[in-house]
Amino acid sequence: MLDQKLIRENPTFVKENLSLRGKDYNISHIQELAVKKKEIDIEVSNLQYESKKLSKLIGQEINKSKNNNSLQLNNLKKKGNEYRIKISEFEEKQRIFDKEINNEILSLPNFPSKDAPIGKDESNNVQVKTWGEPLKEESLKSHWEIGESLNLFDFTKSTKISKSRFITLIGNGARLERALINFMLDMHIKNGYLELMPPALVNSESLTGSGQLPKFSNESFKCSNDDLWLSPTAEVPLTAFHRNEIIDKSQLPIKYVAYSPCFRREAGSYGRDTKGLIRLHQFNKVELYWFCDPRESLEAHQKITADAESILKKLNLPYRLVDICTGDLGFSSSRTFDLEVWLPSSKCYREISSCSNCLDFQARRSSIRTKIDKKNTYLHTLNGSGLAIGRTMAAILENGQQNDGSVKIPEALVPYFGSNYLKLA
RNA sequence: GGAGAGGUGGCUGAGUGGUCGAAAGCGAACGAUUCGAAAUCGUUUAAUAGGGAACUAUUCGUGGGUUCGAAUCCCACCCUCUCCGCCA
Repeated sequence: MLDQKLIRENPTFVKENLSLRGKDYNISHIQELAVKKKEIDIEVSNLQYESKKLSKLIGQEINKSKNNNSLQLNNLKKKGNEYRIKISEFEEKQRIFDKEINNEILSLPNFPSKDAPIGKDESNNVQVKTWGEPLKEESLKSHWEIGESLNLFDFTKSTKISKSRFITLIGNGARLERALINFMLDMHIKNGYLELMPPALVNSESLTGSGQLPKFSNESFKCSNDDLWLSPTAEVPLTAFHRNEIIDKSQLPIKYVAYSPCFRREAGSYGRDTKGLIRLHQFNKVELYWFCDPRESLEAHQKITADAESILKKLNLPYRLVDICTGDLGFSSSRTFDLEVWLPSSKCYREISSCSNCLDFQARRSSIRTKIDKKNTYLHTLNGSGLAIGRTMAAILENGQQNDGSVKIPEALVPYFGSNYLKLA
């Protein structure tokens, strides 16, 4: 959430910063509302002051005269009543304005960082570096072909259970998924992260706090009888874990790692990635999350990205690091580094982790602060996948495929998986 | 799901219509004392908005209502705890 005062007092600044995202944002409407609202606030405050003064006077008079029904008193009460009516009229207006302004401000995305490359869309993202040698042989099989031939998962049967874009992992497939989750968690814990296993269902307030609501209600599954949603990413419960808190500076940075299932409606992606493990309604993810001192979030962003990268390196998967351009940034993010893993069958890099610095955007929505020089200050939050499990599995299958149809398991994963090769059982 | 209890400041906890934003205690900060510390004494110590200060308003789970005046009364909702039932 952007600062309301900033919108009110410096709309040009806000508009310019937002327009870096390549879209026009209509700030003037919100700005007008905010200014009007402030006027109303002042008016209400003045009326309340008068009315409060009068009430006190009445109290004193009653104490003094012991007669609470004199003509003078009744006149005072009548005046008080007038105040009340007037105030309630203004308060009604206040409520309407508040609701509208809040809704609009909550729908504005974060400012892009000045360091982010300027651009309109994906095509303007900047490749920062690559790691490893991408396999470029022809006739390499896709992960879904490999997976089905090794009987690791079944898509058609899963359609029966739920619908398309759901998967059931079978035997070694399930085992590999588990191995990856444990491997990643252990790595990150060793790196100083505290593991959290949060609820998979989250309420509206939590989704608003991290930025999914009110604008993207379409992208999450909602439970019909409760104010609960299936969490689209552990980022949501992790942010909400500290909502409405003032965290002591000595505790920062707080670094969490959480495994969670993630649920996404993927509305509007019909026909895209219909095959394989790339785009599912439900997938597993190990998420990294930092709460940090606002003065340290730039470094933290480098670190969290490096922590996510370390997994890819350990698994020996070729990848590249991409600096996301202003037009392609997620709603809450000011700067994002994507890690993209090489998928030989499609001969391209695919996103496997997204590491974002949200600055105080989520902290303001969620009211998470720390004291700096005795002043309460919104802290900064960062998140990064470390990594998406399904996509990692896809990458392992494709990059580790052997001529005999088996798949070589990355060395670091062998203790977790229990075998060097993935073969037909 | 049934029955009951309860939600007050960083924490514990008092407060049932009038200087109550709220006693007391704990914790914390600062000062005195000390070579230093503990103990002791003193002072300070909620948040948000109004550009700092002064000052003002709001906030005692949330939203309404009654009243000149609500932490306190009324209504609705949410949450927590205990007991019973059911359940992995």
